[in-house]
Amino acid sequence: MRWNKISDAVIRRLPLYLRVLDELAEESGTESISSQELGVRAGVGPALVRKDLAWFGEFGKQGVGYEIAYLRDELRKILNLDSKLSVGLVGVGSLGVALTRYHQKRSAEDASFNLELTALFDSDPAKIGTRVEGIPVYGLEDILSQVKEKGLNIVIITVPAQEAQDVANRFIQAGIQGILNFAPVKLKAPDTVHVVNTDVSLELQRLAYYVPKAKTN
Amino acid sequence: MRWNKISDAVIRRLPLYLRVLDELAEESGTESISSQELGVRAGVGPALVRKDLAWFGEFGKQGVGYEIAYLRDELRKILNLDSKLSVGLVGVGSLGVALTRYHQKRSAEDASFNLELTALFDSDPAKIGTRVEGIPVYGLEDILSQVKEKGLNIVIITVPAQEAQDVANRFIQAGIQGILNFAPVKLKAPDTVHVVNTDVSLELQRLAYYVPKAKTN
DNA sequence: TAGATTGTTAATCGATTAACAATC
DNA sequence: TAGATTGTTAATCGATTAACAATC
Repeated sequence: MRWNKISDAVIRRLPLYLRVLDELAEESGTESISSQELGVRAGVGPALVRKDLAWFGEFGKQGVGYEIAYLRDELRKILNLDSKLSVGLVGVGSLGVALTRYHQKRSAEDASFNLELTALFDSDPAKIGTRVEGIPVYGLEDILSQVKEKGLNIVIITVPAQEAQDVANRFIQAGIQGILNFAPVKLKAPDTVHVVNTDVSLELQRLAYYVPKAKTN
Repeated sequence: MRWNKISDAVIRRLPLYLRVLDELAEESGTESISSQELGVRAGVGPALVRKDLAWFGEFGKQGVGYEIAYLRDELRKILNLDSKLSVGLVGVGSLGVALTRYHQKRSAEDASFNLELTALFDSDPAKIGTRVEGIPVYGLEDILSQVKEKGLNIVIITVPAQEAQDVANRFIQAGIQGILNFAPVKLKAPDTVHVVNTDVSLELQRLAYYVPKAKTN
């Protein structure tokens, strides 16, 4: 599967469509869905739904819409979610543990989640060698060997800001392909490694703009 | 302060600029910074930096740049971060606790953080009445009274997906102005309430697109 | 067949970048 | 003054929406 350069704006809507289709598959009855209805559920215009999907092929039928089960499978393939991906996590603090739990719960509930958390990492000797939710915790010196051994594709970074670039570098050198970064820093990475940032402080500060306090005159 | 309709694309860069200025204020020496340098540090083009700031006033000096301390203060005012905002959190599970810890640590380290976590909420009777990181946990029936009493402006939602809309409705009815939603659902809210979504699953699935597994032929 | 809805092209809208006169 | 850099306008780029022929 090689589609040359599809905009990130398109890619970030695909998981949204996939979620809607998963929900629809649960609900009995309907076999197919129109771009109109899919758009409403995903919060996107119908024309945009059709255009987004059209980048990857012709999945619909005129006069009918998209077959739910079929489109869902196709979207899974497009997103590389049709077979297991191996995910690591570094920084077994409270956020790291919370994400680990969340992830394990999700995996248990949804057999086709296909993002498998296989290794945790931390620099704290007290944590190394223990398990969290059944997943072993390794030291940072094992990053290289574990990335190879577990075939890690993606790493979730939940270490403090000042350590984030350093651990990122180790994973990049070990050949990781994707980073989900929760540390409040702009990570430097080569173009071959895709970085997605999630920054709670930034989101809260943005929200603050829209929340003018009532002036107490 | 009333600026009619400034794009969200602009607003989401302001906290980024603010962070860079905070870092620069720590580093001794430099008093001012050019749009060029600020742009590099924030990962944004210099023209865009100038244009973003120009929406709110004239903060720079030709030939010199922007005075760091002054621009930082102005950005704080623009983002409503110049005085304390009261934040609540509902869903005291592992993610809720992790965010609470993170928040308290941030508040302790940075006196001008100004986003104060003042109330937690959960439906579990075993949790109600306890404290997490010093912050009291209330039942959902106390949402209305606590929003009033604590003057809550923003609520962070970390409850399971199927409960998210219900608790959101309660806070909306109580008069909350902003919601930071971690539940994997599209919340319905009136235009008067600003909703920001953070969805780890969605981010991971997006990342999966960019991480094609090596084909084992 | 008649009605509905796709895939796609053209039009619109919005956001970023380039350029430069003003000016510190 | 000469050099640097702002604030702002015009040009470009990219993303969304509207429209409609094709067709199920």
